[in-house]
Order: sequence, then C-alpha cells, then structure tokens
Amino acid sequence: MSDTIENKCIEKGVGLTAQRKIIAQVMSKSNDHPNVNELHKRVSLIDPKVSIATVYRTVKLFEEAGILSKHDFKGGKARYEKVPDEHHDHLIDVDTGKIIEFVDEDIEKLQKKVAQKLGYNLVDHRLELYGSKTKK
Amino acid sequence: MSDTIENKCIEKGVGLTAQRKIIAQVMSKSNDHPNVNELHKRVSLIDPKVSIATVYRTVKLFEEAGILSKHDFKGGKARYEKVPDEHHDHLIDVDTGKIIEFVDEDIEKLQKKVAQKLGYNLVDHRLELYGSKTKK
DNA sequence: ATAATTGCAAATGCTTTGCTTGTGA
DNA sequence: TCACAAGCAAAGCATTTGCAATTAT
Repeated sequence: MSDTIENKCIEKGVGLTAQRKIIAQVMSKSNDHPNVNELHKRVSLIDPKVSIATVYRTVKLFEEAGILSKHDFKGGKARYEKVPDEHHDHLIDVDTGKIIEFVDEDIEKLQKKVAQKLGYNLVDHRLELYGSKTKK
Repeated sequence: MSDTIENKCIEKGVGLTAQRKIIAQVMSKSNDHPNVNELHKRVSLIDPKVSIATVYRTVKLFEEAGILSKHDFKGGKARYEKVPDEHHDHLIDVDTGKIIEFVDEDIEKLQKKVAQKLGYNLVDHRLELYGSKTKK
C-alpha cells in the first residue's frame, strides 16, 4: 500500500514504463504540489535522461486517468498532486507560497445549493483562498 | 454616470488616450466577460488601428488601477470585466461557456472563517462553480 | 520640448507535438 | 515484428517587451 500511484496505473490499464514508474514514485512520496519543472528536477535525480517532454506527457496521462490532479493557482505554472482519497481545497500563503489543504463540508454543501438554485448540476468547482499571516 | 470606467480613470489619475478611451467605453457597455482577443475585436469596430498590444497593456493598466478585474477560468484565456460595485463569484456553464454571476454571503463568511482557523487573514479568494443543465 | 504611449514585430515562458529512434510484449 | 513510448527540437499560444515613430501636455 506504499505505492498507490503504481497500483492505480495497473487498475486503470496505464502501461508503466521505466520513466513513468519513476514519475509515479516521485509523486507518490511528494507531499507538496510540484510544478512540472520541479517534478522533472526530482525525477532527474533518479534518472537524468528522462526528458521534460515525457514528464509533461506523463503528468497529463495520469491526470486523464484520474491519478493526478492539476491545479492552476494564480500567477504560476500548473501544479500537480496525487488525487486525494477525500476532496480538499487549498489555501495559499501569499507571502511564502506555502499551500495548505483544507476541507469544509459546509462550503461544499453551499456550493451545490447555489448551483441548484441557478438551475445547474455542479460538475466541478475551484475554491482557493489566498491568505497572509501578516497583511490585513 | 453612464461612463463609470472613464470616471474611474480620472479619479485614479490614469491618462485617457484615444485608444484607452475606446477600450474603456467598450468595457463599460459590455455585460459579459470578454477575453483580450474578443475585446480587441470590439475595439476594432470603432477604430481598427488599435493594436492588440495596446489592448493588453491597457487591460493590465486598468487592472492595476482597480478598474477592471481579470479572471482565469479553467482552460481558457484571461477574461475581463469591470470591477463590480459588490463582489460576486462565477458559475460557468460547462456546456455553453455561459458565465453567471452570483453572490452568497454564507460562503463568503465561511471562507473567512476557514482562513482564520488556519491562522490566516483572507486577502483574496477564487471561487468558481462549473455546472451543467444536462450532465449529472 | 519632453515624457508618455503606440504599433509592430520579435521575444517570452509554459506546454504540446512531429518525427525518428528505441523498447517491450 | 509491431504498436507504443521516449527524446529531441521545433512549433504553438497567450502574453509581454524593445524600439522607433507618434502624440499629448
């Protein structure tokens, strides 16, 4: 159970080549939200011959397979994390860039309610809080 | 009071050149959320010599002056709208691309509360709902 | 005059893709 | 063998920027 991503690949029928395995492992043990460049750096420590194009392709492949999820926070490059067991949203520290995950069931419910009220089924959403410990 | 953007420019000391005036006027009467390309098209109907570079520069200038606000919805180019009198969030119809504005005070309060609980002051946030009338 | 603004085209920066070579079943 | 994947470099796209020409104060 240590290597969830690899297992998911098998489940979803995603062929695991050597480079995909490395990318999977790196993401498995990452507890942050690296961008593609950062991910490529980490992968390169294991095998410096893996190209960044492969990282881009793999990350997209994993996303489409529901293995990774992609975030486009304000003013930056896309970041990835493993798809979590339970949904969460993010608070971004505007001073440090630190990302904190949180869950708030009430907000989730209200979002669904708002969508319904407007005549829609909520199929997706994006909630990001930008916070500071110092600024008002 | 018909031309809020032009007035704001004067208030904020933003020089109003001929091309900026056109861009201001177009945005003033737009009730949707055009992207730069679309905005440029509309501006071109009035003066086809205005370059898209100027539109980009102006839109950024207006944003920094608090006159326009920029949105990066999923999978698209940046869109702009005039800064509204009262804050609102957006629901995007995933089938048609239509954007609906909404306000929900409860969600607003909860967001602030979540940030506080995590030890932060909420300085900004992004809430987007993606909905469909047909898909579950 | 004198500083700011425009237009154009070239440059960015992230991401994707074409194509040839490599590789696994 | 044969379809799929990787590596490289070139291409894409939205956006930004350098610079010379233009305009406003």
